[in-house]
Amino acid sequence: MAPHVHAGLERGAPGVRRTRAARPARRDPRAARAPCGDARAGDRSARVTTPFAGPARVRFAPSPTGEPHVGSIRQAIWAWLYARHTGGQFLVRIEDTDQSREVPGSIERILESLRWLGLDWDEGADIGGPYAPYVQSQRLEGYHAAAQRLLDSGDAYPCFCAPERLDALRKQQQAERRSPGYDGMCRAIAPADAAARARSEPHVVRFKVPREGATTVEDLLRGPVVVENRTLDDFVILKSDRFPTYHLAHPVDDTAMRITHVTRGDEWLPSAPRHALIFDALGYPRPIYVHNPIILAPGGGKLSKRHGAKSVLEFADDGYLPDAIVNFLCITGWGHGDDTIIPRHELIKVFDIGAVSLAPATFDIDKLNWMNGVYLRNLPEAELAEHIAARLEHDLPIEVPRPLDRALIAAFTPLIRERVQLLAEVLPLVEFFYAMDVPTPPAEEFLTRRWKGRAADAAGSLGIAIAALDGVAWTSEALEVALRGAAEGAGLAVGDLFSLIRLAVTGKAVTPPLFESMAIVGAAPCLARLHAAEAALRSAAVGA
RNA sequence: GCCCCUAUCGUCUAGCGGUUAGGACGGCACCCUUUCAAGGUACAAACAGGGGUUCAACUCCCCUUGGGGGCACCA
Repeated sequence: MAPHVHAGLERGAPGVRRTRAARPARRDPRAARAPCGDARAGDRSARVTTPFAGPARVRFAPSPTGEPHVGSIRQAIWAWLYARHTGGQFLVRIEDTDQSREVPGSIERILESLRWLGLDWDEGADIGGPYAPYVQSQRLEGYHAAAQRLLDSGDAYPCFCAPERLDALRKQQQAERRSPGYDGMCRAIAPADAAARARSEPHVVRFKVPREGATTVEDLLRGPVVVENRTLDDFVILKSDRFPTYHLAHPVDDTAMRITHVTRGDEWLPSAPRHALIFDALGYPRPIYVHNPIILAPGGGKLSKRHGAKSVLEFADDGYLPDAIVNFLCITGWGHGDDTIIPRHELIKVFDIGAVSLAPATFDIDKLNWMNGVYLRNLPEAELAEHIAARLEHDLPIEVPRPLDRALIAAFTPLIRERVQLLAEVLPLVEFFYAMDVPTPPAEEFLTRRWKGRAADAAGSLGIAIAALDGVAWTSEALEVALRGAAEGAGLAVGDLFSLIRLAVTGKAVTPPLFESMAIVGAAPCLARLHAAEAALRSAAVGA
């Protein structure tokens, strides 16, 4: 039972547009003892590492029904990585055979998501390629020809059953606790009669599934998956609007496009035998199937808009980095030894589509956030500053003049680089640098911990700090020396004094390092704010 | 109801018949420290249950249970 898994590879792909130099086709020694097609059920040792079998042609084939979310994007990431790993091609095909579900604009959004992630494709809906078009609604003739061949060979038949009858049938089957499925009524119509009626009557075309026997599909990850044919019904391959269903479009297109590995969600596993049957009936070599599990929501269950199933573009808006998303999504559902942070170029080297986990993984937003922080911190400072600038251009109030002062951003970037996980967290950390006027917070905010109920002492301490600042060069080093000295001289814990100053100068209790911040803000505003705070605390002391 | 897939710390995973079951996130404690972070160190935390196979099972097989998915003129 060895489907012609390598046939697609042997055919090669003439004239394929390449966006990068072809990788040398290293011979992987493991390939010799572990050919992909021969894995046995339960014998994982035979496919510990996917053998290097030559350049793979893989595709990302989304339906234009909205923006891609993390689940489908991980699919794209894995496919892309595998294509790059083998020096093969990654293609993007749009599966728009259901006109009613189409959401305008989603194709562009899908491509935009891939571009943002840095997943480049060699052939696709927008750029064409040797097997164009890459949009299924533009490939109808191919499906019609295939359907006709199946009709001619007796592997398919026209079905004239009305939707109402099918609904009633389904209801009855459910009521009788039988498996729902087409009962094969139109199978009995003589081919000549059927063909005649088909010329004038609305109909669908159904595949004639053998009633006996079983169909085995070889899955790269699990080995053979066997399904009894009697559990399959005569499924529709061509709808009454003459559009194909996925069951027909997939074998036709993946054969036409020389796809070597079909990677898809494991919700397709139960119907994989249908596809295998079509490949066989059409005389097409079967591709290598890789069914991988979906990503679950934190509480269990399917990922939804409420639970982490944000679209990729939303992650972009929230200030995540493409590299972090790629790394994170790649390692959810797959692991590489003790490694966690694996940069893209490294992923291309080590990612193994055949070693993916078979149990569904849960989306761990905390880990993603942490990882994004790691990537942010690892960015060269100038690059980080660019990201921050772009973010701030958008986030800062309109009163702040644009374009933003790059020198200022360059000055505070090192102060916040270890304090943000998401770009969205930048604004609250730096907005006081942009405020014309930082109002003194209410006295209670100063009078916490050591200062509780001691407004007069707090005011006095601020007075000491102000005095210590007199004539000091306004650099972070000089400020620190002066203020530490002041604290020591007054017998104060540095933290106690600095917290008052921090709140007075920035209006916040949590800020980037104090002296560097003061140096950036400048002497005049700092002193003004310190005086204002001192005065406020004094009047609070009198009032109390 | 029927069918398919699946099962190691809370989460993502490593493990390929003999291990003190490893790492990461998160948690907790401590260190560093002007706040918050970042960083460092330590700790707690898992083989779902039951049968086999074997000298030996987390690893192989079966069953149960749990989880996921499918049974459309949707993909």
